[in-house]
Amino acid sequence: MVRTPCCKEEGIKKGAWTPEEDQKLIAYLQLHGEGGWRTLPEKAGLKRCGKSCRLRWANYLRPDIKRGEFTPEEDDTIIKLHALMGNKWAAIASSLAGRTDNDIKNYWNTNLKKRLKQKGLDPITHKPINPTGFEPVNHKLGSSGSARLLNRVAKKYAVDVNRDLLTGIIIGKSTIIAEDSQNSSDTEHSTSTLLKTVAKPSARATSPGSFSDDLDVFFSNEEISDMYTNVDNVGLMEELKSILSYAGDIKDSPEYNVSDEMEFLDSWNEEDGLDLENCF
DNA sequence: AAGGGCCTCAACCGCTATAGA
DNA sequence: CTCTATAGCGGTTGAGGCCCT
Repeated sequence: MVRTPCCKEEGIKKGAWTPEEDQKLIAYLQLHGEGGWRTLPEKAGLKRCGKSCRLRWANYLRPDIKRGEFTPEEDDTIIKLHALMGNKWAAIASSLAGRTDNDIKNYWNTNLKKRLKQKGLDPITHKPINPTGFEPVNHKLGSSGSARLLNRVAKKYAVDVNRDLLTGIIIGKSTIIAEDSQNSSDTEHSTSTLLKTVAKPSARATSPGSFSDDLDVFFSNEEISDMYTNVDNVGLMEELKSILSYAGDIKDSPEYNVSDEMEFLDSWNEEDGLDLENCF
């Protein structure tokens, strides 16, 4: 595919935006709304490329953008989500109202990464840096392994992952969980109920396998404590691990390596003793 | 006061994903 | 199904401010 250059025209301005340019962009967007970025500069009287306009709006001018220092709660959320997702800045930003992916990325690179290092934690794996100086075992999955595992399981069972609820579970955001549970007809807040809600059957689903139906086979309500009050990502990963063991035929995929996934999950669980809450 | 190094963050670049013709 | 335009993402850059000597 031939990619069209973003700013092929001559005379396109680059660099810092002036207050006048900001005003033109704001005025245009207030009048016409977002979208049509390609043609926006000409219509708005700006000598910028559309991409630059979109970025300026999304990262700086949007009225709902939160300015100022990150709170300790935001720090904590970013660290937890980064441990789960890796450098998925846009996904992390969606859990922090008013913060942009660019903000979070910058904040991570300039502050949080250093803080983790100072605490003796690897900012990529979130594990303690090995004092022997030997490189840790390089798992293929990295820190975003759990998210990829979840996606893989969801794909296998042709379900859409409810990311908001999953995020709620992982960062312990009770409001997200409660909000979602109200949308569920199931009033019993067992782990299997929760996982069923996380993995909503997709309207596009064509696979004969049903993730939701299979869960009852593996999780009895007696065995599973109520995750509503005591949910943690280690528990969630344990359960996904069980599902993965069951879904052995996934390994037929050429890129898939079950032992790598298991090894990763085991290493994840070893982090149980790691208390990120008290790192700062 | 000067200037060199470091830090921050807005902006850019290159790429992928997606929608629609 | 293919192609193109557009949106969005993550990595990187560089201007400007700050701090230290």
